[in-house]
Amino acid sequence: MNTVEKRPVYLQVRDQLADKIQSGIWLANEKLPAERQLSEQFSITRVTARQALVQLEAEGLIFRSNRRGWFVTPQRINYDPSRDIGFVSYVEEQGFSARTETLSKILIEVPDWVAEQAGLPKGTPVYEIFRRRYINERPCLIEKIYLNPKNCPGILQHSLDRSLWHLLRTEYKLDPYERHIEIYPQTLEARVADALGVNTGSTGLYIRRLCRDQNGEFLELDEEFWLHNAMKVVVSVTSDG
Amino acid sequence: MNTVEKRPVYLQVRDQLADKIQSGIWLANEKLPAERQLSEQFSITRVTARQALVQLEAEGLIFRSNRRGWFVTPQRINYDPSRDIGFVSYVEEQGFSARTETLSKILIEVPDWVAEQAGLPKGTPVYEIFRRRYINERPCLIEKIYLNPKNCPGILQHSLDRSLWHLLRTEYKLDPYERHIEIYPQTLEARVADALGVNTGSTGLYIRRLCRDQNGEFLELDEEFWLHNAMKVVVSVTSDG
DNA sequence: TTTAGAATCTGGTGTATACCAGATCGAAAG
DNA sequence: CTTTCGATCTGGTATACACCAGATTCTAAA
Repeated sequence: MNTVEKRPVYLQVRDQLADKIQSGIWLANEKLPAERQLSEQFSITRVTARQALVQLEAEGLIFRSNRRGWFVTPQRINYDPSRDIGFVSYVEEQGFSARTETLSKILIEVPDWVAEQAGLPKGTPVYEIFRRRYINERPCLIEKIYLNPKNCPGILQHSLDRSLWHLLRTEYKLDPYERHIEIYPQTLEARVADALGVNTGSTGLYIRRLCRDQNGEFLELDEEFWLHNAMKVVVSVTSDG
Repeated sequence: MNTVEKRPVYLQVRDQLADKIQSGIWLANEKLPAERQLSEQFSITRVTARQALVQLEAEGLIFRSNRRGWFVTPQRINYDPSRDIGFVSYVEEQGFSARTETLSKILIEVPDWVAEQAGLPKGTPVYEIFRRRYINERPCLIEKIYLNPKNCPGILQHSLDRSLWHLLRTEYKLDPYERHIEIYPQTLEARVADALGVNTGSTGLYIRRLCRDQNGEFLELDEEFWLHNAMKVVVSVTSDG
């Protein structure tokens, strides 16, 4: 590589790779050349090539699939956590395909931290649901859902691979009134990372949503662990006095 | 280091360092031992020590200050982008000190992408304001603000080191009705990273807020570039029909 | 006492090399 | 045609070393 430039070599490599992506020479989901090939092409070490790749990963331009290689990240989808109507249709409106897979659904005693958030007595039974959601067949988020059985008894009997809130509205006449949302970047813990097929410790976006009805009663607590490059949070807030 | 464990060495080191932080042995803003010291203590290479440090950085537990060392990240503050009343007082309520610094304020022709977002004709004049905000004297975010001069003529004459919206409300009788908010993780570009004293390409959280009045007229467009570990977005949304 | 400059400490970048383990793919066996 | 298993490709982890440049600190000169 050119060593006359002051810009570090790994960033020069980054630039050239980024260019191939942004100019459309490499398309979404396309596989990049192997690290060893890149290091040869650019006359650098594999270590340096990796530095460039990790940089591009942090920027969200590429992602890795465990020991399979590096791939071009597809476009971010928009996501509005304040709306709970049809994730699938919402995504499809944006020209992508979407799919939900239920990983587990059980009745448990409420975890302490959930009890505290929801204002439930310790040890209350709650439904716990794990789901994985795909966009264009790429697993993009893991969802943990806690529901108050008092409001939706027997909901675990239903298929939960479709819109949960559609079910809650039509079958149980539930309607969220207030939503408390928290969002922050955080690395993905081992189990979540595994379930998404990425490396433990890779960065993600954490979203928590707490829904209550008009009486302030707890309806749902939802935790989402997103790939950091898969989406963009979009919220509209009107007035508020 | 122990090589009997299957867990990679750099993660074992990570665990031990994380433990010192979480158990409170190392306090917020405290400096960690130098990389060369750590590598000696743990009998590993400096490269491996760095792997552990970078991991902890990604998790938000530590941060680096350019060539000065690694430090323990202080607690995240809560931040509600849907409210525009007193960032400083909002932060102080949480027990931290806060400060705003105006980096520049000028009148320019509206950038094309801003015009598109705001629904302004190309070439319209707008105010552009750059600010840097500190929490406990640590620079945590850079803010770019675009204002419609039609609504707040001469605002650049005022000091902008205090609440902008307090000024807009009291002096110009402006009141935001609708806010369109976008949030996503992204690496910090060079200028922003420099202004925050971190490395170019380190991860950040991007927040864009577009405010309109009741007539749907453009009031303000605000872009914020946050350190990814400095805060937690907290929004409450009530009803929405 | 103050200040300019050198020595030193710290992270930033880069080379060269090695071995491991999961993923993949093709060839041989059923 | 399907299955099995080994060869091979790919990234993951780790060592050892070297030099650079900004930040800090110490020292000696003004």
